[in-house]
Amino acid sequence: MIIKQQTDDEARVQILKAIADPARLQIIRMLYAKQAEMNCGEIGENLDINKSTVSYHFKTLREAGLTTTRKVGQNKYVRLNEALFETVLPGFLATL
Amino acid sequence: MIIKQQTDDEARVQILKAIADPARLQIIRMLYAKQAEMNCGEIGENLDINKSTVSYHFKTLREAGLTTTRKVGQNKYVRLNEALFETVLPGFLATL
DNA sequence: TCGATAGTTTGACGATTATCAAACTAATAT
DNA sequence: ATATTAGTTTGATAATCGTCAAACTATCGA
Repeated sequence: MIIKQQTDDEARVQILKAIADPARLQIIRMLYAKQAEMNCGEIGENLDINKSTVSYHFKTLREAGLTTTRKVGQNKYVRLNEALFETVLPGFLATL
Repeated sequence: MIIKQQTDDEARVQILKAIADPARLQIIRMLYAKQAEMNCGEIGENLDINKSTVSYHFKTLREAGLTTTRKVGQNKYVRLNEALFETVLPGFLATL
């Protein structure tokens, strides 16, 4: 029981850490506002940061389970995992 | 407008960072489960960490606005600011 | 007044984080 | 084939974070 809670918290903390960053919050906001998948470059342009930094943020979000990725040719499309948001942070997306 | 959003995000990130830590998540859970204020020592005991570390976590939560504090003699009682939780992370407390 | 108690602050330390440039991989287009 | 494009990985670096012990502050009780 305690073990399970610990485990849950590990995942929860990973998710919260992934969200607790200005750049990633922007990315999430963008994806949510558009209600569609966007490719990496498209998002990177709007943030005006190095593409390797964008890639790093994407990895952080993906590893926390907050996004999923679909590869088409040399592009990669990122989509929000709204279900996970609703489970861990119900209503949060709507406040952005 | 953009400025305001930036400002809001600063506060939001501070709040999310404050929550994104296992020890502080435990503290929050404890306070929420008890539905009452607890003093620092009482919380510290259950976490089994150094009292200066507990103090540090309290400061982090307080500075994010997530708790309020009331001093009575040499004790200090901590209470959750549930209203702020509801605003920034609606429903989150109930998932703990 | 003096010792005990509750909590804070400071200084140190190792660990993690955000960022960038450069090198790399994989797919595309000419 | 070769050059271009999209994204990742790999150092490197500076900044932030979590933890502890020790010194400190403030209050209480004897």
